[in-house]
Amino acid sequence: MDISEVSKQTGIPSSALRYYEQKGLITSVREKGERRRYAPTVLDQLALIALGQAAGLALDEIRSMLSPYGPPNIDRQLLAAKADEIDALIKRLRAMSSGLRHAAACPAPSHVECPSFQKLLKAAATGALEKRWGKKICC
Amino acid sequence: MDISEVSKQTGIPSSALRYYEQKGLITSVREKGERRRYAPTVLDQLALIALGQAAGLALDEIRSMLSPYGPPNIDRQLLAAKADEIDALIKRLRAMSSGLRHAAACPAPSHVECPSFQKLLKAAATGALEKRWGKKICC
DNA sequence: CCTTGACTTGAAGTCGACTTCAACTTCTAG
DNA sequence: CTAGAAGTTGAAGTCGACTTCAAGTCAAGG
Repeated sequence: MDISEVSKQTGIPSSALRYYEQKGLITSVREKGERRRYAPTVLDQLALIALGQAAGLALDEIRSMLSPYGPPNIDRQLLAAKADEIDALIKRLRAMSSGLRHAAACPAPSHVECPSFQKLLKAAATGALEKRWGKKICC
Repeated sequence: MDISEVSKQTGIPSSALRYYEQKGLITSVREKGERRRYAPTVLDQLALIALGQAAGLALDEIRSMLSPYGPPNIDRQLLAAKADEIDALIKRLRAMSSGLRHAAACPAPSHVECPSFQKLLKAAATGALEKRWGKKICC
């Protein structure tokens, strides 16, 4: 497959594909000429990359899971750790959501007077959300 | 209060405080000389900023909620919308977490052979997570 | 043969929320 | 009075994941 084919099938722009290759996440061959050709397995790898990104992994972390050839060697510990991170994030997000929802519905003339809102404020101020909620997951 | 006082009380570095002021999120006065002095209400405003950030609002969005003086005028619609966004995110995250957890525990020799993992891959590949989960919330 | 469109490269730009820097001014304690 | 700590400014740097650009190469169709 050539780059545009892969791009079409995955929806990933060719610029991103080149970037992934440059970063060592995928590989290509140059059969004739200087144009890239991809093995069909690249699609699986790209799916794995998408998954890793969705899980909040950085590209560098994902690379370590993609062995050059053969099946990916997945770091189960890392996955479990990421799952824990995500769960923690979910917990905080649930609090945020209900807090926001209350604030949106709160009939108090000014939110400064609303106890729930005060609580929310305090939670946010207290760094209950750590440093902008973790920074590792997300972004 | 001077800038270092505010910084100490909130944990927000003075550089960030100047940045917020430059962005129009907070205000200060220069009583004598050119040094900033902050009214105590700035603490509330900073708490609100922290809250907004935790909710995934951009600083520019937060600014519109902080009226120059007096109580903040909160956009209830925006809050509700953000809560919806967060709920959607939570939904996706829950799927990710359980998927990851399964993948971490999965006894299959290679994840390529594990149906759950395949499902995860497909979900990630299908853009079920939109463009890197929304981009508005988070970051 | 020649045009056109797809591909190649390395380098530079983007986004948001800050941080860091250099150069300077000002406040405070001794 | 003076040293040094703390404050001021605008400009530039940072991070990650890309995108965009300029300039050049190449392959297929007419």
